[in-house]
Amino acid sequence: MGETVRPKGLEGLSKSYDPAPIEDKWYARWIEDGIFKADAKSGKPPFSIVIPPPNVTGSLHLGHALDNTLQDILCRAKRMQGYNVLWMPGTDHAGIATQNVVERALREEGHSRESLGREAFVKRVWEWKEEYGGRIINQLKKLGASCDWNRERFTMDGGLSRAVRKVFVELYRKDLIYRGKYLINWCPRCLTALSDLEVEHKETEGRLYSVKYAFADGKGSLTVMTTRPETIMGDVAIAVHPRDERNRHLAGREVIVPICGRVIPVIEDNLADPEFGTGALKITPAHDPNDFLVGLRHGLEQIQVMDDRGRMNENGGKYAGMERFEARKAIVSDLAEQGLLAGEERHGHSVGHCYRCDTVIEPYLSEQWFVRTRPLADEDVRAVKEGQIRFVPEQWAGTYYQWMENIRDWCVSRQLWWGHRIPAWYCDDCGEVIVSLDEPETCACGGKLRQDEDVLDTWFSSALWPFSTMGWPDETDELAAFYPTSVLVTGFDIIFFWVARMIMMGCEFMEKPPFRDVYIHALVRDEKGQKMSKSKGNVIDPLVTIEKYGADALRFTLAALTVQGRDIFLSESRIETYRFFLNKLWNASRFALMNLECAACDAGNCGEGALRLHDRWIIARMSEVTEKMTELLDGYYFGESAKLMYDFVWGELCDWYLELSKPALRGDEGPMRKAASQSVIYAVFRDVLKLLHPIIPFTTEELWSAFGYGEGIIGRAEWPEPAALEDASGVLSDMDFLQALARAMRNLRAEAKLPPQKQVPVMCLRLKDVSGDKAAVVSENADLVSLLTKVEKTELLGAGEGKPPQCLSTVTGEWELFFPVGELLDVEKEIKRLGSELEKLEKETERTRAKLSNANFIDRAPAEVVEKERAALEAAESQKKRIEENIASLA
RNA sequence: GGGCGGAUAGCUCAGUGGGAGAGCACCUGCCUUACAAGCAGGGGGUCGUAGGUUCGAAACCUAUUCCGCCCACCA
Repeated sequence: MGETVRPKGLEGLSKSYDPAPIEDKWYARWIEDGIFKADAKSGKPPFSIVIPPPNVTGSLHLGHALDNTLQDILCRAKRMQGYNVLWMPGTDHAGIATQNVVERALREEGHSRESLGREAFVKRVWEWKEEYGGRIINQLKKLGASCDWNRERFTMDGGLSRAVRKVFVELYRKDLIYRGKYLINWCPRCLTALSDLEVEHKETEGRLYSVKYAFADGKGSLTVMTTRPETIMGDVAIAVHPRDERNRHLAGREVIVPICGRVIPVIEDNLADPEFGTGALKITPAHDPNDFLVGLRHGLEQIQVMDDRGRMNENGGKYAGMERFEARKAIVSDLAEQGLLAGEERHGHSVGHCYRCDTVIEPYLSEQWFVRTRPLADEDVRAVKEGQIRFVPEQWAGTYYQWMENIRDWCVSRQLWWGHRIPAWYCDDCGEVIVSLDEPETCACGGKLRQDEDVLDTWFSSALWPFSTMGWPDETDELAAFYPTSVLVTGFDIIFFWVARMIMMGCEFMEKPPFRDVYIHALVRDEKGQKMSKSKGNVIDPLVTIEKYGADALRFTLAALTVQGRDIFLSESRIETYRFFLNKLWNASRFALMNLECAACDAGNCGEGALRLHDRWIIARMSEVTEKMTELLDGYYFGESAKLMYDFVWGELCDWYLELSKPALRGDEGPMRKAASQSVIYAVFRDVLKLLHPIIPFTTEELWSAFGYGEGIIGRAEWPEPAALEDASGVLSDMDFLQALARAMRNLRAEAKLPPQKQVPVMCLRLKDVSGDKAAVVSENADLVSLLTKVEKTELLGAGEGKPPQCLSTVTGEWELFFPVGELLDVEKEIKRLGSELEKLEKETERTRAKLSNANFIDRAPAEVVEKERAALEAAESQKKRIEENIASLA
């Protein structure tokens, strides 16, 4: 305090809140000011976040909007709190997604990726990226994201690509990456391998066919059940369980595979469930993950019957060339014709689909690269359990453990052209495999080398994001200053894809987990709780929303609806509701500015003595709110923090304080009081704007500038500190009393059906403790009570002084209020009203009495609770008595 | 099959041991010169069900029903 300021005033502030003209202006200003820039050499404490890089093909959806709003709130708050903040932005090259987008464009031009050739295709994708890849970045800016854009990264940047190769090579050297021919998930449309996570399992109605396999010795047949008869020509054995009394004796015999006529053995294996069907299971190692393992256990042949496009291959006999589901139909019909189909029933089961194109996944035998995850996983789980990483809300740690403890090797090679090419070279002459950071020229044997055609899973490079973006493997200032990052903010849907793998790579290569906290937020759904999707037509486009309501309205809504552990159900009407709040803040500010305009708000003009109860009260509340707000943001309680500010600004600052300060601002209380009110308003709005700035940066910046606070832009202002106030609790309780009194008076007026503006000459108040402080509160603030209630005079009744006749009345434990209404009094109605209050009290005292007569309660409950109950009972009893008296006096 | 979350006012949700709250919606009255995107007042809930712990349970424990989600090698 003590400074002199001249608010810029109302100029340019529209009569109601209109975000459009504000947002672009201020965003440009922030960039110009360089406020988002992190400084790796700063002496301030660091706070860092790496953005979950959106797909370069992406367009901002509500999930991004939520994720980035929350990150922005944290970053902006921390900046004001004096931290050196790095919010690292960037995009992900999104292998399959991006390749698909460009291939689609090519197809429209009558080309294909094959017709272009690899090099030209990749060039084409880069061109696409240059042209359209910045779209989502611009959309993030619209939202107000305060990333350090000078540092924008892309997972296929040179530096990041070098990090990818380095990690691959080192993992290979540590034998944590290997290559082998396994049964992997294959998308016959994308023509690539997928990791287990990239397969979406959907419950599908299929058919379960019973097929007869004749014994080779001609003596009878064996019935086997299958959902995939098209793989029958890949059968290499029939398995029965070794302890299956029904079938055990069959082991060692041979059966003839229908259609193709091959003879295969009946073997014993635990996989066969004696309870399922006939207990006999066909083994097709090249087309089923379980059968694959059985095949390995028993040294069985692997017969592939399909090609990479899901068509029957040369092993498919007469079905060769046929698409897999066509082949299924044809084979079933042929089996039926040959009398080998013993049955067919509906069968619900789970079928894997490609997470990118929704094609049914085919288990496919092929040569791929894998990361050996087990050795990495154990260490990571320990790190989390030791508390090096904290999941918020905690329950997600359980989800993480569950997956990590059952983790399987990660297939990282993809048969795509867009991505980080695997740094492995093969010598066709000697068979040597060279894995190296840089391209080797020739093989040691002198033979020519050929690089692996495949690229790495996109998630392989994003797993390195927290340190690759900071210049690793070089030892940079950024890494020293900002790694490990402070918090990762993301949705639960990518805990396995991304979070777990970042932890893996961070622990392995940086020897420290990549973040201290992981804040997992909810999914944004529509108002009915359904996932938003284009096909359902229930998508809310954040960009349209921003256009219509402003980024701040969207941000405030998302923050307000973010409660830990619950999904967000969003609808347009909710955004409207919160926009009303912005309008309220806007108008309250206009009101404040009207009254500050051209006034010197020199706090020196008003000594402590010029402050009245409501001034002290709002200062005390502001201080409490400041403390609470800081605490809530630190704990990631976004919804609670938004609500706190909403309630304070609307329910306390506007509804009470501004109303109460009107007379002083008009000058009715003299120049000292006017100056005092101005300086309080000025100070309170300063803190309110600061506290709200992380959530609604644009609006607060605009208002900050209008108020003319002297600290430059608000983003550079210092986070407020709670102020110590003498006798804050006395102030709060006095104000509580005043508010309760005002509400009671308004209630009685409403009861008497008086128009709100009609002046009432008098109400009488009888305090229980006549000589107490509250009497002084009433007399000192008589003008305010009158302002709030339009009751000209509040007459204090002395001890033993009788109330006037023909009154409406309200009785509390501490006081009685009488409203003399004369002839207007509807005696019967009033008696009825008081009677029902009496009834309510009766019930309450009943309960309290019962409690107090319970010896156990007296013995075991804490003394202060017992005391509280006693006091409550006493108060209620006297309240009852007084209501009874009032009723009696009416009758 | 394993795991997680939810069930509180018409709707959306707060509320982690001391007799249930908010916003929206609804009803009544007000254009009170910051704001009708507003102001004031009001009605509305045996906190999913059943047990248990406790002096005391919406909250803690057990079981159960329903809804949602995740994981898993369901022929």
